[in-house]
Amino acid sequence: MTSPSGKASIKDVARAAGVSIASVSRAMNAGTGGVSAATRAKVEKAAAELNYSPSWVGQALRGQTNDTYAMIISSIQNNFFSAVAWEIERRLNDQGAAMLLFNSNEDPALQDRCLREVTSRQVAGVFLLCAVDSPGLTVLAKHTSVLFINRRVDSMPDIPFVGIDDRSAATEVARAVLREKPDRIGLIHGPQRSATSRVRLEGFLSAFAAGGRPMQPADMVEAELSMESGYDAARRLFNEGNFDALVCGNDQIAYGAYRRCREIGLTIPGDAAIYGFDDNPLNQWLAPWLNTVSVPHIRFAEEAVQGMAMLIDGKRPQDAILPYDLLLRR
Amino acid sequence: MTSPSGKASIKDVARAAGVSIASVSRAMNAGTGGVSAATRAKVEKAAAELNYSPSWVGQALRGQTNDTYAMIISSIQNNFFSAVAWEIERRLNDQGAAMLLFNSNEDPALQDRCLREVTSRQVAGVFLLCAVDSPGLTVLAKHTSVLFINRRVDSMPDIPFVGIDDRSAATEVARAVLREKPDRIGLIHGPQRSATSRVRLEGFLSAFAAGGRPMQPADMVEAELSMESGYDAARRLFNEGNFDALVCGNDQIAYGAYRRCREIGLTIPGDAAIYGFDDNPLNQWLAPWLNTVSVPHIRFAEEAVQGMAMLIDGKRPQDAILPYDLLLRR
DNA sequence: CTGAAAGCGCTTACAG
DNA sequence: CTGAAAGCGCTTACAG
Repeated sequence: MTSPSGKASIKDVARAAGVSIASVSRAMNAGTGGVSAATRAKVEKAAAELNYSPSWVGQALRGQTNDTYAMIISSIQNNFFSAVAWEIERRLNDQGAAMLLFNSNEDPALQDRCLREVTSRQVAGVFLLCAVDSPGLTVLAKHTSVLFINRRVDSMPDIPFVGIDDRSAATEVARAVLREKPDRIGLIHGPQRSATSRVRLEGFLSAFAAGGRPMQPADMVEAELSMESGYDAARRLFNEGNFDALVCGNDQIAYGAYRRCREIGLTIPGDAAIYGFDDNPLNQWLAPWLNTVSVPHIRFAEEAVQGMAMLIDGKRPQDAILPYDLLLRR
Repeated sequence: MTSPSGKASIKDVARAAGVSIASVSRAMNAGTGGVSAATRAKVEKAAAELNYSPSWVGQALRGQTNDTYAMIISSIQNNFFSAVAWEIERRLNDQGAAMLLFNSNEDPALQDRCLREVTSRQVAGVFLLCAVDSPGLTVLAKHTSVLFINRRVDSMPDIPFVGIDDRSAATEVARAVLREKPDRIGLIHGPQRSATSRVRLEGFLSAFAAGGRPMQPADMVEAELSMESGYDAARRLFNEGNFDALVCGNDQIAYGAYRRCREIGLTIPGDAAIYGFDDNPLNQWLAPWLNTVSVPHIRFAEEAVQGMAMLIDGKRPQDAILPYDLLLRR
């Protein structure tokens, strides 16, 4: 009955059960040393009455707990990212661990703030879903298990990576575009600060060139990985003329471009074909017209959780370059 | 140069700077007692060299830190929910606080696990975006600041709430439907375990009855708040006949119904009008055909953060029932 | 201004 | 099996 308002501590339980705090700890944990049945019963009764659960903070300080991971995601608004995050969280939960989720918003300063938060919380490992290069990241990687998902930071080749071969996927997209023999191809690529966007762009450009249709600078424009930015980019592009094939750096950009197409009266996919990247889980519901690259987000989660376990064990997992599928809708 | 691999502690900094740990603490914190310029300089130099940042765990155990909040969200896959979560996180970040995000997946057992996680981490307060009723919730509310967003738990009327008047909004939706004089109206409502879904259903039913078109049981079906479930529900509904107006419990359900409509060859909004609820941020990009209730998610975030601040201060904020907008697309 | 010390909640060698 | 004690990283009265 002690401290009816505040949260009960191990001391309260010990007092109520008439045993030492050491016995309470032993009874609560499978760990070192057993306790007699009588002690266990007393402790369990007291714990139940006081609604006691051990303080994670106390445990963490003691240095034993290592069951918390952090996920830094560039944008929670992107359903592809949030699907990966959720699949990872589910798996961690299943093994009794917890995940803290932070948004970096593609901003190095904000990412560093997240990382500081993460560091001070002594997490066991950090998943970075679309990292940006930032000073704090280099420091973090020195004393924490870190894993890149979907995007790596070029200056940190030692950090394990889970993703696809974006260059080859982009090449395949470009070839599929060429097979349709469009009159004019527009390209809205992602920000070149992102290694993934950069590699995708290389794939697009080289395949178009190889197919005898090198991209014209006037037909290309850069966008952030958002619907808003894709919309703006499409607006600029269509000011230059008409396009019947629009190749986009990811699905979010494609959604934005789609809206602009509608506004200027184009029917999709009748008047123009739009190509994205990721296969956002929304597509099957809301964007059946979108051609895209199906990135295996469930396998991303599996590989990431597995790779992290290896890292925690002190081993360096292989980079996982997973298979993708080209999804052409017609 | 101590412990080059592990994270530097306050002791390492004190040793490197040649001062006591108390002085390090004072130099790092604005709090009690200043330090001389000389001491501060030494500490800052040492801290920078060792890349020291105070351990949140140590601070939390000491009982001072209270800058962490938790958000329990029912599904990260719903863009409306994730938009609210992100707006709240941004605001907390701006005031130097952090937010931990957990998924309950509408599962009481999983929600309780999240809550246990939350409790043991000594968070300052918990935002519940679409809570379910669970034993742990009642306990948590006794010693932690808790706030409901978008959905309340009926058995806990004392917990502050941020939301809209769902009954009245549903009534307006139903009236708008009737104005179009559809041949046959189908209704796919949300799960009745959710107070919000229940109240919306009441609004729909009473307005239809008042308008002289009481709903027939065969024209109604219940769904979970997901696209998958909305799709299934629509399939069942269309097995019963044809509908040219489909009223859905939320936008996710509406997306699922939309897919089913496409599959059976219906043009939206030509052959049938679909009505949702929430105005998911995606709509403007991907679902311009959807009629819906625009729920002010930014204001949800503002009110929630403000209300939480009051709770922390020991005051009980008023429930915030915010204005909504009917969005009719034609 | 500064340092030694207490104490937050825990776990685990160490004695008994 | 059990308890007293040390110590994880911090902050803050308490002396000086």
